[in-house]
Amino acid sequence: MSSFHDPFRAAIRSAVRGALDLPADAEVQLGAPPNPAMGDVAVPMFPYARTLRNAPPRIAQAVVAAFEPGGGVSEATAAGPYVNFRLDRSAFLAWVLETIDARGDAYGHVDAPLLRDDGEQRTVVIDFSSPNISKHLAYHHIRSTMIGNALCRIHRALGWRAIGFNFLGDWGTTHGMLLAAWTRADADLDLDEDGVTKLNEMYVAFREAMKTDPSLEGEARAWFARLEQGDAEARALWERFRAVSLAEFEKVYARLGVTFEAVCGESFYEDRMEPVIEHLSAQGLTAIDDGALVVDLSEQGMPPCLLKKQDGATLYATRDIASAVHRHEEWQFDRALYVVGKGQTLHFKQWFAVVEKGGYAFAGRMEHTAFGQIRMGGVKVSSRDGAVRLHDVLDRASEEIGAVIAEKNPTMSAERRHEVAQQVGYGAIVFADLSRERERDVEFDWDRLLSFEGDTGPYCQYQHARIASIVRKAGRELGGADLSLLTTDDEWQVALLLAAFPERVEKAGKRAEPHWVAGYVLELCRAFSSWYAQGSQDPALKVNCADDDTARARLALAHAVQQTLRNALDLLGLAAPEEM
RNA sequence: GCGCCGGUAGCUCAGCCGGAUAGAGCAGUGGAUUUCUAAUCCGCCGGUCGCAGGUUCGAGUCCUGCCCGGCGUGCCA
Repeated sequence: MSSFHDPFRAAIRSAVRGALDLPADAEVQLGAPPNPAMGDVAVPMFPYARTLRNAPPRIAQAVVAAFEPGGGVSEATAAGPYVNFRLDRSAFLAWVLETIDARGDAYGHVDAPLLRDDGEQRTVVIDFSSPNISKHLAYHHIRSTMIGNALCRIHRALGWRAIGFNFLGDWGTTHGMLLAAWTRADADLDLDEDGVTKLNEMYVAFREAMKTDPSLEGEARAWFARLEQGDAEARALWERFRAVSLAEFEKVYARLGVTFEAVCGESFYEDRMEPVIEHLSAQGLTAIDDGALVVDLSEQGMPPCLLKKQDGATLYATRDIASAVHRHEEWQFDRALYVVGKGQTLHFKQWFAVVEKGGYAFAGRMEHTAFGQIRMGGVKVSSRDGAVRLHDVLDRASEEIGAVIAEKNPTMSAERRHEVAQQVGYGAIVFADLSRERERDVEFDWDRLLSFEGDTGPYCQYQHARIASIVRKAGRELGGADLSLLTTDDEWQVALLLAAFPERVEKAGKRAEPHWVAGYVLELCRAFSSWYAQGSQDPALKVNCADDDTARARLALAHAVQQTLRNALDLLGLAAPEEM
């Protein structure tokens, strides 16, 4: 069920069905002709050749012969096996611009919440970002963080209730190491200032020391055991580390406009795993193998899923299942996305399979929204070795863009410049990440991150600022324009693209691919920019041209582009500055 | 070994579950500006879509085999 009704495309579909005597629900493929001069919407006739026992070019002729203009469709021409339809431009323009104007910030969004059969709003729980405490958010965290953030926004636009879930790594022996390191070091470190850096340095030094002093490992394990047993000292320290880390994360999230509905650590599940194990064991799904508690998955062609180690300690699969149970109890999700690196694909397949075998109500609703890794010099980046801090990347991007603004727009106040530099600098970083297909690995490259020309976030934001400037300078009231004055092909291409937005959002949501929206933004910006540039050749082609009526019509179109651009950028988590 | 992901222009990538002549950006090159913000636009150059078969009216897209790269492959997450 499409969330967005396009009466023009509907008219084309019914024209084809009528001409060929097809059932009312017969599928009619719509596409774009290779060349805009051929028409606006193309329909291939191949699919009907078999049932109609006729050659596609002849079928095309038949459709054209039966076609009568109407419903906003003005013309049908046969081009070999295709029928190309042309739309009534002013009718279409009126419809697109009115729709965008009426929907405003909600253009591209569905107009009503998406409901389940029981009347409740459809809910998606999106697990993203999910860093480990006592370490900085590093550049590579941007992937999960911004893909997840965009998916939350896209789902909301599509009528879902979206729960952003930040699943913190706050448990396990590494945290025992930190406790041990802390108690060995001078314990008067001030964690209020750059505490995460200090914690991380302690951790790294401790690991280094462990190499020469094996007794330290036992010490760390002992500390973790104390933590597990609820020892007051261990607990208090751990909570302090956690709070310091969270405060630090929050600063980065605030810069990027990222929010969560739930922040929950692995520690939260300590007493929620045993019920899961009992549930699975009661159904005879578990077995002891080599001293470990496992669920056999040989039928699924996978290695067994480990629930408990030989020493009885639980594993992350156990935690993930317990957390899924919790998430379902809490929000009754219809879909659950896990925006986690593709290196964990097998892990997700395994515990999804266990959930299925265990007969949980939410089986089959989880998806591993996998993404490729960030590499430096061809090598995978991990937070253990000298990863680049996300803070630093954001700082550098906004500094560099600030210099560009100072150069290109010298009249902007320093204060305003600072603000815009943040928006555009972050835009560069985030867009560089979201414009790629999720599963691709990406090479960390300063030059590419800091380029502001071509297919970049700043390019898109610039187009938006440009339109804002045009609208400001026009000094005209919007509305009531005579849209039949929009006659150029450039204007028409822009209008066609504007109408395509809701469909792109829908696809991006379905496939959990934000880069579909990013690609759309680029397309729209290029189309607008081509149109706009005509004004450099001929003043009569400017938006704010001498003829008042034409200017009003163009202004209406430009304004619709601005609105659509802003909405699309918002879905990606990018700001749309009015000037830059 | 097995599994998953990737291989498209010199480089970085799109290609909307099989549709017409495979598209962008960067780099190179030639143009456009007393700017409705040139962070732009237009032209040119550049592709045996890893290789070989197969399915189909039609394959970058689906199937099989192979090659290259990455990741994963029971007690880390």
